Amino acid sequence: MDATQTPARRGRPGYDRDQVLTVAVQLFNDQGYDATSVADLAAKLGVTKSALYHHVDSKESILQTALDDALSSLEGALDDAVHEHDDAIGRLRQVVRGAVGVLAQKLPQVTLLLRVRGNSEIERAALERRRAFDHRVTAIVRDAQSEGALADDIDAAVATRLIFGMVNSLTEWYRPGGPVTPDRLADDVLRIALDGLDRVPEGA
Amino acid sequence: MDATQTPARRGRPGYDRDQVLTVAVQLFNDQGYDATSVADLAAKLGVTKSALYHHVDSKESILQTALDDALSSLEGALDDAVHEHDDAIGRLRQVVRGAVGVLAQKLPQVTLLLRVRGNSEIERAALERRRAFDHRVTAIVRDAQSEGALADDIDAAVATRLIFGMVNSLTEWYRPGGPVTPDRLADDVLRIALDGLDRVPEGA
DNA sequence: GTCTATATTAGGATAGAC
DNA sequence: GTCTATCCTAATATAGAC
Repeated sequence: MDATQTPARRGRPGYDRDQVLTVAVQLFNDQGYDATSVADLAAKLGVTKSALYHHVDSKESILQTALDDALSSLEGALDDAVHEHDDAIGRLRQVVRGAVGVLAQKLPQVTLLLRVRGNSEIERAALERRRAFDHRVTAIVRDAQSEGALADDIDAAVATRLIFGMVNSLTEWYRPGGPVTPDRLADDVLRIALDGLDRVPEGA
Repeated sequence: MDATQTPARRGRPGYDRDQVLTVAVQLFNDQGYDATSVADLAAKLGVTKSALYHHVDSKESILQTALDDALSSLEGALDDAVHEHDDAIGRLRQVVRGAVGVLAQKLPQVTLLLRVRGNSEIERAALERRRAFDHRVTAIVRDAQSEGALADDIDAAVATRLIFGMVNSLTEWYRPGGPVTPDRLADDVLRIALDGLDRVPEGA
């Protein structure tokens, strides 16, 4: 699962499947999936197209693998949040933390997932899983409103989408190894979503 | 600028440039710019590829036009906000309202803009203008923190990105004519960003 | 404003040798 | 695990008639 760190290239490259997948997903994110040709990927790896097809069945199978990875991780984080907390507000906090964590840990795969538009059966299936995830989170937000823990003058679906709008936008600029840690980011998202930025909370 | 409403197709379609651009940008958003071929666009319009090239110079010139439209509108909204308010917090509120308004009014063009990855000179120029916009807004957020109107325990750049993460995520689900109005959306974004969702503000 | 026909290049993918 | 050579399709774009 960690391929970039072990190139071990002497003379001929000599890649394994994971290395190919890692570079492919990076390239898909840099240029867009559709704008990236198999020739581009081969060039980036320094091998021919034929060599690539020794490792993967098709361009789409690379996409499939990455999307499954991202979705399974996000679904797992949601499951964990539900199991670890009995109150909806606790579950919401935890699912935001979990999603930010997954996003940080599997940034390339999640980035790819968030850009899928439904151009193939594989993409449509991924969108369907995303929708199911969103619905489960929306239900948690609605529960938190019923509990009295969250303001209910904003529609639960709208609130959920705006909160995850913040979370998902992290793929646009968060880079691992940068100055901001994932934990701090999750704190900031929850801080804005729950407390807001107006003044300092302990001020006055 | 409003083409979809006047098809007036009798026998042969008979399109003008604006109609072609409108349909093109819609299709680019549905399928992705790179995944959309000129043949797809021609099929959608019910004409041949050659007929299309009578209206536009190239596929990229369509993109160029749409991106310019979106960027000019956003920059205009920012200029307006700065001119209409002297305090940074007022400017921030207004630029969020303005950006949501532009997003709602020019949803296709803004959606296209937000998906650009820098695959060509045109795309890179658009990204550069976006960055300049972001920097100007970040400066406003920083000023609002200095004014004491905004909490300063979150980095201004991070706060700006998260707020605009919410705003920009509207392209993923907001559709004109739906149940939620743009004004209400801007209120919700500002409400979350400034006051937060924790409890009801006037509660207890 | 649209058509048929076509030039040209790039795309995904395979066969079979090393 | 990689190579050369190749197939076939689809891509952007143009020429010139109606």
